[in-house]
Amino acid sequence: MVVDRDLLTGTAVQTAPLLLGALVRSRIDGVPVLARITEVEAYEGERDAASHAYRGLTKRTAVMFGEAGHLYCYFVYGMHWCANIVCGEPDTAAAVLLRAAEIVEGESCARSRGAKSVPAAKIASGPARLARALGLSGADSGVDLLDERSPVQLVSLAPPGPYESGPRVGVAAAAELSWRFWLPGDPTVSAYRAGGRKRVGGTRQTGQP
DNA sequence: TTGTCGATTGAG
DNA sequence: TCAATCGACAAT
Repeated sequence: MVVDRDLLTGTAVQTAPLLLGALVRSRIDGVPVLARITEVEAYEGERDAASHAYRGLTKRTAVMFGEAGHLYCYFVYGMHWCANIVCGEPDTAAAVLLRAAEIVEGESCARSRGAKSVPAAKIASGPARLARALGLSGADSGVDLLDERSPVQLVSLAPPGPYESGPRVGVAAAAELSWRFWLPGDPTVSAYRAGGRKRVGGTRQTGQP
């Protein structure tokens, strides 16, 4: 095991910036794709109104209540998969959403999964595109990213470096929290979009951060 | 069992 | 700006 699991047992907010620059490798169709994480978001489990784990343990969120270092994949909007790395102590349900990455190796394979004519920086820019580029889906939810035999692995962490933070993207609940972290100036970092639908005090919230 | 809604994306 | 599209979960 290359990455020490103990490094992932802090809160999601503590762990999220540690994952910036980390390398994730998948071998979903036999072809390796290596990605360097450039943008993440922290979700703190039962105490975070924006977390899937906010309403407690369910069949879908069970992985998040387990051991740190496992992969949590979920299906949204009827068509997209998104990938998280579970962190924190067991039962805290903390997790870090992988929002963007740079494809370091296996670009042609990543492109073949549906990003055929976009700039290289866009292949894994956005959580659903990142999961798609790595070939991740519900079939991979729960795998141990720190096990060398897994089809998806957290290969290494990067030395701590500068990062920026701001509000989470597309999140309506707890929108004031700056729990999104990214590498400054990286071209793969996704665009900000305010969360929709929910309101505070009956007034629509404007979109600028 | 039914209805609502989403940690998004890509097209118009 | 909006449709696509379906599983999870809350409300019947």
